[in-house]
Amino acid sequence: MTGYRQYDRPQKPTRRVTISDVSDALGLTKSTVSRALNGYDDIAETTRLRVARMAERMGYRPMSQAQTIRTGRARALGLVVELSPEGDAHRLFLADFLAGLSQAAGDEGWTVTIAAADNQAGALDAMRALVRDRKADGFVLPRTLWDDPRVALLRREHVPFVLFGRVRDGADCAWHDVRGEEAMADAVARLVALGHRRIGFVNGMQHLAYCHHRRAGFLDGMAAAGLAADPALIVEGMANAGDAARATRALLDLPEPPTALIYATDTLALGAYRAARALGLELGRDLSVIGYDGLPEGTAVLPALASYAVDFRGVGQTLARHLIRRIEGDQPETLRTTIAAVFRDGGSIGAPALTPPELAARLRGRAAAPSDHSDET
Amino acid sequence: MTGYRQYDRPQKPTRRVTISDVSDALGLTKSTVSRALNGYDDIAETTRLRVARMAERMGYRPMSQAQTIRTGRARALGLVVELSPEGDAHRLFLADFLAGLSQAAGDEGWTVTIAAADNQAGALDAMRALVRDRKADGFVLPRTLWDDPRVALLRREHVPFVLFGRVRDGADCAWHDVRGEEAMADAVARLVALGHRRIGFVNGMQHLAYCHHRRAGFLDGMAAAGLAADPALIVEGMANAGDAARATRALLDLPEPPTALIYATDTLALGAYRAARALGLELGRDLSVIGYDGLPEGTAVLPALASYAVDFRGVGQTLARHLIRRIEGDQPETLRTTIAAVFRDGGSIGAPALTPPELAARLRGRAAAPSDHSDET
DNA sequence: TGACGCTCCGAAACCGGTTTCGGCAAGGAT
DNA sequence: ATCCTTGCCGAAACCGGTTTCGGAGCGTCA
Repeated sequence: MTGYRQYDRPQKPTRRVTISDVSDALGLTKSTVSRALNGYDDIAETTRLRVARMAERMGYRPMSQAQTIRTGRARALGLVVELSPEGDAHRLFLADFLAGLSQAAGDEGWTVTIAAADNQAGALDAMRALVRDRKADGFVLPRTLWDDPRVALLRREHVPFVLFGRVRDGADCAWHDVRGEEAMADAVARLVALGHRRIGFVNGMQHLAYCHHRRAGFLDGMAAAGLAADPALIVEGMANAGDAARATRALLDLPEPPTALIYATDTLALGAYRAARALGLELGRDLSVIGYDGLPEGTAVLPALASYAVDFRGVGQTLARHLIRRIEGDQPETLRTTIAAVFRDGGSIGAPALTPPELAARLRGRAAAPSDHSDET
Repeated sequence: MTGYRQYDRPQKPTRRVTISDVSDALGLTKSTVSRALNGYDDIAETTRLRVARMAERMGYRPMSQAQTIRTGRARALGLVVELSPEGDAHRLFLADFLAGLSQAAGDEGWTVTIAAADNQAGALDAMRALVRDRKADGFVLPRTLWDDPRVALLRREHVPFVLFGRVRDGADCAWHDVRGEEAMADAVARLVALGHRRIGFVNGMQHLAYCHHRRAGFLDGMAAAGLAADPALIVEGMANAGDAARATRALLDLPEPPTALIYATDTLALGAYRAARALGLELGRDLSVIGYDGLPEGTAVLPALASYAVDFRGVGQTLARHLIRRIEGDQPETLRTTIAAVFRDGGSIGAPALTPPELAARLRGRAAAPSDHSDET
């Protein structure tokens, strides 16, 4: 008679208004009401209006779970966050991104269900489980890889998805992305306008999709400025601030060091602060540094990091709307948008105080950096 | 005949195994199978085993939405993130926290549904909407306030919830928390052991629950060390790193400045780095600083920030399990646990190189700090 | 006037579960 | 041998929706 678990039911008092309540109030059957609300074309326009008004008046809201068991649709967007042990992957933008997602989804009566995975395989399993259990009708894919196995999986299983980023093979893909290439090119232009000629670029890990666009933007910017991009000044594959700090140091150790450095992300750019401090360089004078993402961390340092701010919340909103359209059958080609990052000025860039040879001489003068916390090699 | 929206159904090929499939395979009715799986006591033990085995073998997984419409339970934990315009609220720990939540929930077949709100009223509305629409059976409340209106609401509506933190009136509340008071007391002890006597405390915004415990821990630690806590060295109500930087500077401007400062959070402690840099102080020598939370940001600065690391992922896991138990009827008194934060050493603390008077003299010597980026007042 | 087609709605099955109720069979007490 | 429990399971209603099917009512045209 009784289950093995005791549930108390607090929801009794607030009985929901069901579709039958609406149909009874109108003297119609619930099937008619259902079809009226769902836009079937065998319902008279006057009836549709009557139903809509009464439903509104009575505060009727269909119970999505009941719809799901018949339609197979859960009205839920899936998001699988992959937390690598290194962490720091989604950490800095997830909150805003998620807020945008769930807000835009909620506005259309959809929800966001999330799952966590420790690695790539786990993420794929999690997605499979979510569609199998009807917990998600499609997926938002953040941190897209240039060749993304999630895309391969979802494409094969015919599960709708939308990318935050642009991958190598974008066939059948819907996406929304920030034009990082544009920002990088603009960064070059700004630095050139300040008088810099020897400009380096510190990129992220190459399997990430954005690295390709940002590198391309940097190269375009250099070409547009009539400057030759020295391959020695382009560093690839940096995973975190520590990597970037070491790379920065190596770049400054070159015979002809750069006077300005562009970083693919703010996290990497913050590594430059460590390197500059260890070497006794003043950012914005001895070395100009510019980042990308517009993280709050960049405004808490001195001098403030010049960067390109990304509206992660807005990105989340757009992606949610795209995915809903995609799930409802819109073609992916119609769901491909990009947006610009907005430049945020900071003291980390300025006119070069030294020429590359002067800079090199000054750095040689210091020899081994006499910092007593010298773990930033 | 046809809806106004064209849905293609990719899920056709993978037909789920239903409860009827299981009952047919066993020659039982689905009602018997249902009761067997749900532990009703009018099912023979042998039958229960047969059913369990067959369900397992056939890979049967009940469709949660179908259960929901009859039971009223969604097997879903609610999380409403409140993103104040100042931002930075959940931002730095949400990813790990959420990963822990959804992982522990997923292990028991539950999901996490999240919603976003811009302010407190919006958060309350969001929670009401989630229970009304059966999208959540209960809530995890992060960033608890000392007097939390969410608690009042949920208590009144008899909706289960669990706190990350301990509030003033904990009646009917289940919680899991990190013993911040213990960490603060330990911080005092460590600093005293290093030779510090004049120790200050920079606290967060007083409406946050944790501020009360951490302040109490600081005071306990001072008392345990036999030191009188100078009220002039205790600062309350800091919202961010900028606030903390200003507060730090003000503390150092005192006639008898502290040689060590304890911050209620790492975010605040990082403000000390700005102040120290502007004043030309070397952390770990001229001024010792210790934080709390163990954020990765603290290891990226020089010297590394000594802190107390919180396992946010673990906290999320425990909270998820607590909330599930609570929803299933366990009494709140049985669901109250705490865990220790673990000390993470860093170069930001050390034996005091100067006495308070010496420190004051040195700071007076600098007069107005000759930093050319002097926006850190 | 009758056959036909179209518009619009009701009746009922259905989705995948849960829960109530009733009854059969075995066992014990009288 | 009868009655009364007790253990155990089937039948059917139910949850809140969606979808199929059929047919009533009406206008049109031969």
